[in-house]
Formats: sequence, C-alpha cells, structure tokens
Amino acid sequence: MTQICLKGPAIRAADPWVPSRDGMHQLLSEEDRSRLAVIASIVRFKKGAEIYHESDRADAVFNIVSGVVKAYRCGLDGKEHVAAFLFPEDVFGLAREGRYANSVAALTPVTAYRIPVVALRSHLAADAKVEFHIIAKLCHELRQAQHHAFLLASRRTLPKLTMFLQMLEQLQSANGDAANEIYVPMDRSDIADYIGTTLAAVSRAFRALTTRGILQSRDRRHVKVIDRGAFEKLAAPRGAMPSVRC
Amino acid sequence: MTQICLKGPAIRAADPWVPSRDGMHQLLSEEDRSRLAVIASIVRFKKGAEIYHESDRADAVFNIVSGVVKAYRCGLDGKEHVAAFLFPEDVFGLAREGRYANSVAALTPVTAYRIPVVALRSHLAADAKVEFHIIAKLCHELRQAQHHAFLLASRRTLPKLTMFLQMLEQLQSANGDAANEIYVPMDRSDIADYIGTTLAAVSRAFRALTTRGILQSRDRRHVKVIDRGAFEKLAAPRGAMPSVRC
DNA sequence: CGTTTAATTGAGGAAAGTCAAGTGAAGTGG
DNA sequence: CCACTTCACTTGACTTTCCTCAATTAAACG
Repeated sequence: MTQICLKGPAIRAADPWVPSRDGMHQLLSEEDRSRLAVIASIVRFKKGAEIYHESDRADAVFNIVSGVVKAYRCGLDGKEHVAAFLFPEDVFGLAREGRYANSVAALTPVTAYRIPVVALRSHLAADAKVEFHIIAKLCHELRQAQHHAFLLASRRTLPKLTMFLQMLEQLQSANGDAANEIYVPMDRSDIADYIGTTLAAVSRAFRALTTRGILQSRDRRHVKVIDRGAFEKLAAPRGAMPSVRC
Repeated sequence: MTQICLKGPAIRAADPWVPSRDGMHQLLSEEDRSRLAVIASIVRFKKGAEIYHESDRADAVFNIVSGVVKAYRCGLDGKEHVAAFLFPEDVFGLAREGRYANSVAALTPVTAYRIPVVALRSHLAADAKVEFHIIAKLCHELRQAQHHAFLLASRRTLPKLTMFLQMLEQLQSANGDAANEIYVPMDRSDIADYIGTTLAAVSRAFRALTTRGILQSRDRRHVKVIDRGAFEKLAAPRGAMPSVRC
C-alpha cells in the first residue's frame, strides 16, 4: 500500500550459457514480474525472526525484496551450520519431500514475496520462459554452494575469511552498491558458522588482516580493502605458484 | 548398436514438493527419454580420462549411463578440490558464462549421453514438463552440495568419513544395489579431496573405524558396516544430546 | 545509565597436516 | 607364468594450526 517500486518478484542471476560480460542481471521482464505478483503476497519479518523451521511443511517459496537472511541447520551438538546467506532478488524455500531443507532467519528487517508452491507450479507449467529462468537461478545457486564447499575445504582461517569477504564484495559490486567499502550485514558468529570455524577464530582473523594492513574497518559492519594484492592472494588458497600443472 | 537397454537419457531425483516415501526415482517417461535420445549421442571414456576441463567452452551437458566421474577444481597450490562424485542417471556440465565450472574426469570406464546445449535449450523451450524435471534435479543437486558443505564444516576426520560413507550407502540402496556392503569406487586420495582432508588422514580414519569394530573391509573398495549404532552416531557430528534447543 | 548481548583476547592442549619411509597390490613385459 | 616396475596406500615422528575455556572489554538496547 506504500511502495510504488514493488513491481513483483525479481530474480537476479547469470544465464549459465550466455557469456555475459559482468555476470548477474535481472532475469524477469516487467510483464513476468507483474504476472507473478498476482500469485504472491508481501510478508515482512523483524530482525532475528525465524521465517520457517527446518522440517516445516514447505508450502511456499520466498523472494527477497529487501534485507538479508541466513539458511541454516543445527548439528545435534547444538552447533549451527549456515548453508547460505540470501540477499534481495534471491529465492529461498528449498524443499525435500515436501518439507523445508533448512531453517531460515532474518538477519535484518526483511521484506519478501511469498509464493505458494501450488500456485507457482501451475504458473510454471504454463510459462516455459519463467521456468527456464528458474533453471538459470538454480544453476547459479548450485555454483554458489560449490564455492561455499570449496571455501570450507580450506583448513586455514585467513583464506576462508578472505574468500568470504571477497564473495560479499563481488555480490555488492554486481548489485551496483559499489562503495569501495564492504558491508557485512551478519555478525561474527554467523560468519564463523558459515566459514566453518569459531567466533574466536573469526575475530582473530579480522585482527590479523587489519594488523597486516590488508583491511581497515570503520566499524564492525564496514570494512575496506587496503592492500588489494595481498587480499586477492590470500583468497587463493595458499601455496606455490600457478604452474603449468592443473 | 549393441545395447538394447539404452532407452535414452535418464534422470534420477526426488521431486522436492511431493513427499515420496523412499526418495529418488526416474523422472523421465519412456517417451521423454526417446525424444531426448534424438538430440543426444553416446560417448565413452576410459578410466582416468578427463572428460572436459575447467574453462572449456561449455557446449554440451552429459548424462551418465554407467560409470562414475568426479567434478573437481584445482587450487592454485596444486591441491585438488572434488566438488562432487556423479553416478548413473546423474547430469553434469554445469556452466558459468558459457564455460564449464569444473573439470570432470572418469573414475571408472564411463558411458554417457552427450547433449548439445543449443539442442537442449530449444527442446526445453518446447517441453515444459521435462523442464520442470530439470528443476527437480537441480534442487536435488543443490541439496547435495549443501550437504557436502555441511560435511566439510566438520573439523574431525572421523565424522567426515562416516558421513561420506553414509552418503554412498544411501545412494546405493536408493538405486536398489542393496548389498549390505558399500562399494567405494574412488580411491583414497579422491575421498580426501572430497571431504577436505589428506590422504594420510583418510587412511588413518579407515583404520580407526575398523579397529573400533565399526567397519569391516573386504578389500579397498568394499566395506561393510558392523556396528550400525556407532556408525550413525559418528555421522551426526559429535557432541551432546539432542536437546530441546534447535 | 544499567543490563544484556556481541566481540576481543589469552593460555593450554588436542587434532590433524607435513614429510618421509615402507608395504602391498596390481599391471607389464619378457 | 613369473619377475619387475609402478602406483596406491599405510604408518610413524614431528610441527602447526586452531579449538576450548574463560576472563575482559566494547557495543547495543531499553
């Protein structure tokens, strides 16, 4: 009732098979979006709110308009594993046998479209073009998940944190939010649960990066890359020269 | 010209939104498959062969008929990260901006369908049903990748290896290959690169599992779970009781 | 302005990585 | 068919890294 700019659901991703120069852009046309808007409703969540829980019946998918969420699972030992952070124009609601695969919680105030699965399914059956865009988006997510796995495979904390920051930076520059500052919307403990380490280790890693003059932090949520060379070098997991091999 | 059982490409996955009891089944109908067969060709690879390389132009996707492959990337330090193992009825050829995202190599002799991307795209544009099955398959892959990330987030080798074996077991039982033995088609070093540890650590972990009477190995590629309780317990990352929390 | 939550920092110990040597199996050629 | 070469795996000793636990400080919120 307020915002005029809500044109309907939006999906940002890169077509896997079209070599687009810079990467991501909006996949849906204005028309696609307004047709999807018909079957969607707007929902809002407060910072910290749980949007859904791990094995709830999965009867809707969500499309973020504004805000940031985390998708996570809890190990039986109480430790929490963050599977992904999701941003505006991302989609979440991954299901398995009719139930959500992860829990999702808002890290900031969140506005999103909620699209019932039944409505979406029949919509898709009639619209092969949008269906194809969904495939493109899923390929994108899959690559992201594989990148996450790659990051986690590194044993040292410094490269992990650096790769993570690089990821945030790329995301933000692709969205045009190009300050030469990286905005870090999640807290240290969520970062730790995402990069597979502990709160303490993340803290130390941030410190190490600033001490070495690679990073500068305005406050806990805003950092700036000072030594770009060292930064990129760290983000490529440690070791010898890129030789002919591999 | 030889095999009669080659009915065309096949995709195994679970529909994310339909609560099917046991999980995976064949998504494509006989008709779907034979129509896809028209645009596909059969290719074979020897054990150890590289099927494509990381940044080759991605002009085809592949659908495994028989055999096992690994999708991997090489860190700049020469260390290799295995993103996934792929089995019959799986699909590979994930692209990014028109180029393959990973390298793929055959771990055993492999037979596969090769489907040119251009042909596939136009086929999909005309067949919303198959397109939807692809979405289902991608959701499945995405969950797998997230599970992989979850596995990698664990710090100890024992749970990691156990989770990995559990994964293989579930895969094989879902395929009806239910011996009470797990077949391990990849070598120790590929396992290490998948679970994010070293060859030596994998070896020690296998030893630990057999010493504790949890596992028994007929040979290096066939293991059997003896102590199911301890096995499952290890596969759930270590720690306290599942309490009310989380 | 006090209370709660988030983040930093220190000391000690455990797990796994590295390096390197040794064993076993498998495949090759005579 | 057997000896030999090769490759995959095992195993040991030493070192590194990060986790654990806990105390302290800084920031956020009412």
